[in-house]
Amino acid sequence: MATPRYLEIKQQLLDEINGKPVNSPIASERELAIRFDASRMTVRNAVNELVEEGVLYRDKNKGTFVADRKLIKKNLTSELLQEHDAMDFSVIYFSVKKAEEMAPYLEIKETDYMLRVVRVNKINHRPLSVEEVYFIRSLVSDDEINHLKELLNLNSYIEQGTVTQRFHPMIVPAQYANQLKIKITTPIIMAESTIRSKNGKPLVYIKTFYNPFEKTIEITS
Amino acid sequence: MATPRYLEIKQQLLDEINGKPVNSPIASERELAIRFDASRMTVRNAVNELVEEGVLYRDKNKGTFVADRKLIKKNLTSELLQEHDAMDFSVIYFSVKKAEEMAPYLEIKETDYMLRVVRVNKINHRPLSVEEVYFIRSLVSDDEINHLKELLNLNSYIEQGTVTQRFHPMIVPAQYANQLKIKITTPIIMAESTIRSKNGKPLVYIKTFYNPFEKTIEITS
DNA sequence: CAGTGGTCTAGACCACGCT
DNA sequence: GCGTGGTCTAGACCACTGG
Repeated sequence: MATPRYLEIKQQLLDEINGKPVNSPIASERELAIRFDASRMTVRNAVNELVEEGVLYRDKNKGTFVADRKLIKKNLTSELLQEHDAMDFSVIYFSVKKAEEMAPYLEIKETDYMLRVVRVNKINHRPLSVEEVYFIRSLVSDDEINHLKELLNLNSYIEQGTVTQRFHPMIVPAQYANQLKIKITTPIIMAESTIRSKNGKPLVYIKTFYNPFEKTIEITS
Repeated sequence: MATPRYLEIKQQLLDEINGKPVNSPIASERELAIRFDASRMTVRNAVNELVEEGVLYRDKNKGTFVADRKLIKKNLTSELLQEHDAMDFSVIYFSVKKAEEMAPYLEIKETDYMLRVVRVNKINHRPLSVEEVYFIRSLVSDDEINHLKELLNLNSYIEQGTVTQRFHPMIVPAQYANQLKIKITTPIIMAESTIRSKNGKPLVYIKTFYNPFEKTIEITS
């Protein structure tokens, strides 16, 4: 069982959906089961995931239909990821220091060490956001510190954890106005994000200062 | 089949989870199947929903565990709902008029009519937010207009639709600073929300101006 | 009436973790 | 080797829709 059958079916459906107009029906679960030579429950598992993701929707006693692209679910987690291939970042600051006032966010002692990285995220050389990323020093190997670029690709943390985000309005901090290339009186949104492992322990804490002219925060659920 | 078996099991599990410490294991799917005299797939369906909601998490080859309450998923949709029993609102403006500049948001013609309601949401008499709610006139019956309180409880729309929200930083509009009881220079977050039916048609469009001192926008996913 | 999704059963084999 | 969740089968009945 290299890749499960239902994931193959899901991918196949996804490919076919791309050529279909919005609100058009897909084949019934029984038909799909015959076509893919699988049991109905296996097909259903594939369809369930697509419904869950907002790619399809079901109408009871009627059928399953292609959803509008506008309705595909977006959780904000993706903001943290490099969703655009064109996105890039440069690290402008980096240090290992005692947690002190950040200790409560990482749920460690004030005297424990953390890794603090400040970066500017860019797309086509335009600044999207300034991000302060805080890691727990003891969870990061020396080797990882020497490969910051990969460490700051937070996917591995996000995939196996849960992300909580809080949004705060503010005037752009003076030291970041320049980085974001906006006026010092500009109102912005700052997002506080905590990535936690499944057992609830914080792994990473992030403050993101968004450039409102380059990035709109959007979620669909 | 009054209520499906798996929903009964889900509720029973939910009740039991309330008495359990975070990260403690629940019984295995096979044990639960015996206990509830149901097939494993039925039990699994119940557990799946709880995992999906973030109440439980699974560790492959190990078991299923009680998740941290912090990790229970929150989509922002709930901001629009009256999640707190103590929450209340007063309508401060209400009219039926041509859509004009709002037409694109509701995807109707500029000369079509809409229902515009402005309300202040409060909790313990403190102003949480000012909300402009726009309905498509032709989708609202005369009877519903006479029962604004119920119409503005948007649950029925949200349950059967999809919600997209965009967040914008700004200085509080002068006319709302007073309603929110904040200074006229305060940076706030304004959320634009569109509720769409499954076929993608807009049903309701909402602009929410949040009082940053009373309400923090938070999501967990 | 035929067809749909929603629910349910009673089995099965797999990969993997732990002891 | 045993127990776990992950996947899968080949059926079944239900409530509901639409022709």
